[in-house]
Amino acid sequence: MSSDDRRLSVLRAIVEDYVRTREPVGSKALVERHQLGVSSATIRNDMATLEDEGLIAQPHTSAGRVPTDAGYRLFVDRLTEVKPMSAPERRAIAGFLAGAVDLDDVVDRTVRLLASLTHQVAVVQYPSLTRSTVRHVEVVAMTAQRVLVVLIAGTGRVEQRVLELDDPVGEDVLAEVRNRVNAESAGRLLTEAAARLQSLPEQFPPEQRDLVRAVVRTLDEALVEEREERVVLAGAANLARFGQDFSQSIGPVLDALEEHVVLLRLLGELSDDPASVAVRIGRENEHAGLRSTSVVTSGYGRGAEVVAGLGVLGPTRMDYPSTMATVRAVARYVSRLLDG
Amino acid sequence: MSSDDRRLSVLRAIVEDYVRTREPVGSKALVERHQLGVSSATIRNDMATLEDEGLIAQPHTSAGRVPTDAGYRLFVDRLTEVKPMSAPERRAIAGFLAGAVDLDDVVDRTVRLLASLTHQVAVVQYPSLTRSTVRHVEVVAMTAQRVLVVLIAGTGRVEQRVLELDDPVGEDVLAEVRNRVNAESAGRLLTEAAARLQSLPEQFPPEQRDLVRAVVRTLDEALVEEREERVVLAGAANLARFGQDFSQSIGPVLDALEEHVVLLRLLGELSDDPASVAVRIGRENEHAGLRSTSVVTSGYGRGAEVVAGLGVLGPTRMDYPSTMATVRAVARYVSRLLDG
DNA sequence: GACTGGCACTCCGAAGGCAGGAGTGCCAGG
DNA sequence: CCTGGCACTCCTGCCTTCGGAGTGCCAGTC
Repeated sequence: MSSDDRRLSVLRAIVEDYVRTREPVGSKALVERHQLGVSSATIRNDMATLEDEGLIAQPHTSAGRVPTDAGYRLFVDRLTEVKPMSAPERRAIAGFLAGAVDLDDVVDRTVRLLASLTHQVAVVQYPSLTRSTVRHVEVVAMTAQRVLVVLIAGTGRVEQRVLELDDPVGEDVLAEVRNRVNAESAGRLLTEAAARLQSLPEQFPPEQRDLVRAVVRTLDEALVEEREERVVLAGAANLARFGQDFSQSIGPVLDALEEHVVLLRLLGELSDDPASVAVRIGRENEHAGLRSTSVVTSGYGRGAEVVAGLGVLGPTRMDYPSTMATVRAVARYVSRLLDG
Repeated sequence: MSSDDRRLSVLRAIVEDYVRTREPVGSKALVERHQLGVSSATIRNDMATLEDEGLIAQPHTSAGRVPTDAGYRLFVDRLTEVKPMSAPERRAIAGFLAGAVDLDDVVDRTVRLLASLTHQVAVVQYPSLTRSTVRHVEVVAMTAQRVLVVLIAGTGRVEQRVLELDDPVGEDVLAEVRNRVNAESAGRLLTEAAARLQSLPEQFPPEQRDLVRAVVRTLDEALVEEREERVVLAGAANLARFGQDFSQSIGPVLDALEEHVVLLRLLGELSDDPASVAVRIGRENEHAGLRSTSVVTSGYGRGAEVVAGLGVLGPTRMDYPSTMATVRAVARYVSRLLDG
């Protein structure tokens, strides 16, 4: 083992011990708990180097060392492989999710599951409309001047709008509109469908164009403009448990959690590979309120296509390997569920 | 002023000072800040009596006094009248709510408004389905064996379910079902509609009864069984600000907030008078996690009919008069909005 | 009988001092 | 390059002290 390698082992040991004990870890305790094969004096030298490299820091002179954000980053990138979950764990996840009856229930169960498995704050995004397909569009008259437009997405999510018309409209016209809209959009990506629908009004006789335009505009709204990406979260109380870990109060964190836009951005910046797990550590988060938290996220979806994200949020001092394993496993099972 | 009256004034002064300063208040400080017209020794005697009556308590010997739950209760019941809001305040509320574009937006804006006006945790319940009416039911085929059932409530809220059938069904049959279902339910209270629908299947030829039963069962689910009363909340970060006020950690409170069932029960126990504001103080709350919080709620609805509740939750040490005024004012404006 | 001034007493909380321990950096030697 | 040893720093916990705020009670006054 070269001395470089040993230094990395020391970093790993510091991270592991600090995560477990929440206390700055010193050279002596380190050699006692890990088989490093060298004396504490040597470790001290290594620690000095690690500190020069900005990977660890001491809260004050003559205290033990604590990993910095950069230290955690290196740990996550190079010192840990995602450990597979045990068979009983997998079965528990699969079993719990399998009981879900509809999309809302899937999301709800997923977020609770994540929170209870990781003991942290869990965030799950509803399958995004923009990246999924149109399964069906329904256009029905409720009264002569009031039309219900329903969009059913490939993910099972349903959006509906009520449309008030200036003039009454007949059922036959409506049926024609319904058929043409479906012909143009069913099975296509939402964005694609929206584009194709733009030219639809021209294909109708002038006196019907107002109606068609209104329907298209409503669908557009539902699809594109107000894409209304919903997120749900659970386990906020876990923040209180880990309260001391945050450099300041948990107030800013709670604030950030309430800003769903912030959460969506966190979940939005995902790679297209559903199997990969992304980690953002401390200052790496743009949002000021989250600069003492880490966020572990993964995409999920149908097959290889990512339609939404999920993840957990906790103190930078978190058990990254097992958190990452859990997030990955849950994302995988949810994807499987959506495929079925 | 009788000595009884003075004792109540003393209680009022203690509550007011304690709410403002967050510190136990002593006899000397009391005579300095309020015009009680007697000496501190007299106040001490009054305080001893109030303590015997269980209205105030001292954290330890030789400390000032703090109101008990019973003390707050008496204060709320007898020592405070709801102060009217100033004209600019009213205008701010009305203006902010008036910008809402749909029901979701109304609820969203309301909860944020409540949180920011009171600096506490705000809770708003979606207009409850059970107490409102059916505006329209839509039954449409998506494919031959997949039917979409949509329920539109009088409040504008929409619930939908997708129904998988064993056998294909024709559009004509579906139209008949749709008409009959609407004839039985449109304009009626949800519970009433649910009751009337029970006998519907028998009115159809035997080969169609399975379909009708399935539709009715689905509607039933949407209406009664899974009445899915939604609540939203905002301002959880305010808990952190007032962290020291809670006897223990804020963890249990956050836990309770996540249990929407608990929140719904809080909002559910309202009088039928939309103008009244209910206050539950400390131990008066059933839920263990909320025993050091107070909850101020009011119903809102269309006209005199209460369809849902809203309110705020904070430490027992809260400014009851202004919180109650705010809750009442917001409830009133939301009701007005729903009426329009 | 109600109120008041005075007084002794209690108790918390801040401030200071002290000892112990954990940890570090550095140095000289293997 | 590693190691043992040593001096030094600084936090932490503990104890003590001290002041202040507040109380309860009592005797005196209106």
